[in-house]
Amino acid sequence: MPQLKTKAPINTRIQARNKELILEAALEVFSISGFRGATVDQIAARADMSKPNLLYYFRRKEDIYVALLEHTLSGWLEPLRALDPAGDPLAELSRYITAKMQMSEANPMASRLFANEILHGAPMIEKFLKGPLKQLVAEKAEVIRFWMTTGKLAHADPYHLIFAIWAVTQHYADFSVQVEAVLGRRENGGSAQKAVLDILLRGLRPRQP
Amino acid sequence: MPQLKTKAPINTRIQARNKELILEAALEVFSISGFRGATVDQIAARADMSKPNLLYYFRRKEDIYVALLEHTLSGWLEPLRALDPAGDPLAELSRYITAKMQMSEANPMASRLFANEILHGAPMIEKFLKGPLKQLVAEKAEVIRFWMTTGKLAHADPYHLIFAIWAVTQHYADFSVQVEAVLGRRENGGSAQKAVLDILLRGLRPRQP
DNA sequence: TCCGCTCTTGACCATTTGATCAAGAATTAT
DNA sequence: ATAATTCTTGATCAAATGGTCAAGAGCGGA
Repeated sequence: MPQLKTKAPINTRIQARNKELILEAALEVFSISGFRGATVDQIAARADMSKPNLLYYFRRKEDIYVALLEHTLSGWLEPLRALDPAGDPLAELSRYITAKMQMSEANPMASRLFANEILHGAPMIEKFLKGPLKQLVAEKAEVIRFWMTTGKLAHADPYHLIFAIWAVTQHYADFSVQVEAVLGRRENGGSAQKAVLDILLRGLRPRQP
Repeated sequence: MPQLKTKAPINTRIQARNKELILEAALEVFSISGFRGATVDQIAARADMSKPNLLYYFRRKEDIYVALLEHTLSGWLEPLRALDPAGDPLAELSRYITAKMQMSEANPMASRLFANEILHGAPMIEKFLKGPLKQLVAEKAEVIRFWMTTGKLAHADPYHLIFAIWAVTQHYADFSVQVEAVLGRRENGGSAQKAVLDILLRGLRPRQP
């Protein structure tokens, strides 16, 4: 009688390493070409691996894509999650915006991956958008609204404020080609960060402090 | 001796009509699926036309895409072009932002088409970005800077202000799936417009009027 | 060491898809 | 009317691509 092993495959060292290599390669390829535009061969090539070998770890192209999204999603919301109701409102928002700008600069590929997914109707992360994301935003919008009603922040729609922060910060990653074309390829990163903080926050200082 | 006709094909009524039908169908398909994701068959089907017939008007898939981009690009910049140095700064910016918000709502497909193209490195419109777009933005940034130096507008980096306006307004078209998921599918359009105007412009009121 | 399990890959397959072609239908000009 | 031109499409092709398979190489525990 054959021994019954745990059928869920334990992650070998090799598995861990190769899955990581694949996800790394996949991020590069998917963020450049999108899901449809990317090919399994491209990802395999970037991961220094034969196509069948890659498909040994992820049986379908879609599996790589989904794993990659999940692998990246959690970290993406961390800055918003860190918004502290007990902190100073302007300082908290400033920290949030700065963190998002730094993420855009440090990891533009992840930003483009999400942008692509959402632009195409978010077929893979619909659940995430309508669940955890919606809930987190509701929670943080309430925090912002609280700051406003207690006079520590000027009034504005909290939801649309969050959208504006997302839009502006991610713009520098998602549309970097356009930004660089218009600016003429200069831009040290820091100046954008300063300008964005200024534009988004100046109007939020409370009237009678 | 065969008669030498003008080899450049004169646009027949049928040609004009069919090219228009194709571009209309192509906008729907490309804006949903991107260049790589879209198929000629899909476009042909939407245009009620056989694939070879479609390829009689545009010989390659890429030709449809480029024609569509050119067909849509010109109108896209009109609101920015209309920014009037002689007008009231806040009113002008308000009109610009409102116009962009309305374009996002009225024609989200065009917005997504561009977003996709730029996200993927803008291979087809690089020239446009580095030429006409860069020039127009430089011109209008100068107008905004003038308003600021003459005290009619608070100081901020004009380029990044324009980027912020683009980012926020187009966000509602490009990421509508996310916006709707987070808001829970309500949203009448007008409230977003008001909120965006408020968030972007409040900080720009001059200090000592 | 040896046996079983994991890992790797060249060859291959089926489908999708951009593009072509030849032949016929419709339209236009004379 | 009729000849020339434009328009339309079924059939077909070649390349790209997601995915499979069988067979062998490598590794780890007894």
